[in-house]
Amino acid sequence: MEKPAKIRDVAKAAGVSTATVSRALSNPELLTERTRNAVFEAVRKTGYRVNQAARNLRKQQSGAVLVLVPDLSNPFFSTILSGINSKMTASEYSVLVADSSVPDPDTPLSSYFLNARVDGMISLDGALTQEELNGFGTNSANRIVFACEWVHNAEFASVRSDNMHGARMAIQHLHALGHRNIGYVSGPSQNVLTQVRLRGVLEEMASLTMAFGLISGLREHGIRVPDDISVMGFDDIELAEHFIPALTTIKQDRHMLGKRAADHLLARLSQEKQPLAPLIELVEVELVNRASTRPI
Amino acid sequence: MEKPAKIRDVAKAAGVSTATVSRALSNPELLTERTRNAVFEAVRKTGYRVNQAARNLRKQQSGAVLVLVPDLSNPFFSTILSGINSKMTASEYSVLVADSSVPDPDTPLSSYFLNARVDGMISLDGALTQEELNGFGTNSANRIVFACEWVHNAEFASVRSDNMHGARMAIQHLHALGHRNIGYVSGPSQNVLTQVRLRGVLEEMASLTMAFGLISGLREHGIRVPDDISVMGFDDIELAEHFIPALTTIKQDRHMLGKRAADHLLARLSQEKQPLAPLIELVEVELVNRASTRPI
DNA sequence: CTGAAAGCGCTTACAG
DNA sequence: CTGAAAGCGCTTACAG
Repeated sequence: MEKPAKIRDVAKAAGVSTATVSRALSNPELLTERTRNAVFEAVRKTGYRVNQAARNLRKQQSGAVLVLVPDLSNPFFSTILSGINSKMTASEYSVLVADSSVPDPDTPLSSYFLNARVDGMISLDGALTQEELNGFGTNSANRIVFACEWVHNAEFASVRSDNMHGARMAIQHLHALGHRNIGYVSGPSQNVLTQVRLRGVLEEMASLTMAFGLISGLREHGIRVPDDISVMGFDDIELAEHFIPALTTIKQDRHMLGKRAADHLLARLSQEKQPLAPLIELVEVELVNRASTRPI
Repeated sequence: MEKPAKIRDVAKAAGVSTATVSRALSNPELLTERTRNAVFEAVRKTGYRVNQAARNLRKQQSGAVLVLVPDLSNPFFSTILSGINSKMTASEYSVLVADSSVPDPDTPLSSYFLNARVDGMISLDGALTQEELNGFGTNSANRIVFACEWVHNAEFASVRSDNMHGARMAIQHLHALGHRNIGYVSGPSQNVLTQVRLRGVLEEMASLTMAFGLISGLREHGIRVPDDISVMGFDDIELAEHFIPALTTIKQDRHMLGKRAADHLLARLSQEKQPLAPLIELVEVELVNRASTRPI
């Protein structure tokens, strides 16, 4: 049950100063090979591990980023989180999560920044109020990136699916099958009310569930899919292919949404001197043809 | 673009020492009402927020817990994560996530502890090796709790579903419907090989997917569910009820698994002097009767 | 190339 | 009840 070694223990063991130990770890090229090796040997012997809390305090950083997820239990969002995490794992940042659906009056979101717990944030939640956004302070545009959802305030970077292209592909697909009467069952548009509805839809497992629900509903009324009517969804959650009939969908690459958002945040955190231009990146979508659509 | 206020700024504004400010924030009952109010007023005036990194360093803690998830994009696990998060939000701990499926040779899991980045861990991953477990150090039994999965090493607390009871309920249900020929399609058992398989199954969306796949397969061979055969699943992922036919399942309360695991970890972190007895908590499961089973 | 010293922003014995 | 002082474990100008 020994106390963990600190930098002073290593310095003593190597016969150098703590400054030299610190340099061996962070800027080894500054030292002679001889000194460097002596430090490494001492590190090995003492089992020294740097204390991140101390390093962070001294460097005035937190070494963590926050990912704000509207609902952690919803695979639609957690797949994006997964993409974010895969990029962050390879960086020096830890990933901290918060769930907008879990109210916490004691710790408003901004406290993560104000209390120096995170250096930046990726938000999958586009329903942040202007007041909340103001709470992040003046430099927030360099520290916050939106993924999938976004806020209308244009100063924040965001990564989104190419929804427009997806919609076009869907229509073209149905048109090519000979369909001329095409309905669109949806909620989202541009105003705030429907934004809230969009939110609800996503929380109910994205629009695919609407397709599932639609098919079930049609079925109960004796209308068969795809014999009597073709149905397709937007989003390709994992079970779309197991559904009967397997659902034709426009597939969003949610993992990629997360990865690209992480890339942007990392880039911004590493060069936060001059404000970066706002940015909207579109991620390609894809049509996956299955059994729920067929020629007329 | 002002510098954020530090405790010294508040002390100056209130005409007291930094010690008094600190006490006003952490142990207000130690101060006279007059002093306390003066500090609160100064806090308000300066917009002071405590710097968590500094506090943590001084208190020799990290203020964060790690949740190790086998696959973040899998809703089976992220629902447990959601339960954990809901409890942690109300605590003083932040939730940090790691994904076992994202390899990171540079930062082994133990580095989260050894580098003082977390105070404890909840692992949803039962496939940790003994070597990895050793890396957490001698006090790890008080700092690690398993949820859903677990390791055979008995020194760690774990929270699990009552799988035995679930299996019994399933058999009783089918039996009561008149079924006498009952098959069991599964992987998991107690040895290491099948543990690995279990892992794979979970990553493929838990055993429910097996039920879905089974039904699809039966269907392709002209066998109808439930007309010719009844099928039921274990786990109740969100789409079980949207599947056609809606699937009868033994439902695991994954959210509860997470919440209980969080409770245990918080309890252990708050009293880590004497080693706690290891513990296995079983969480109740429930039979959800839907359309995929029917009387013979 | 290396070291002595200051300091990141807090908390907590210790003393009064 | 309150303050002066030490110290958590690092990093980084500064000086040589």
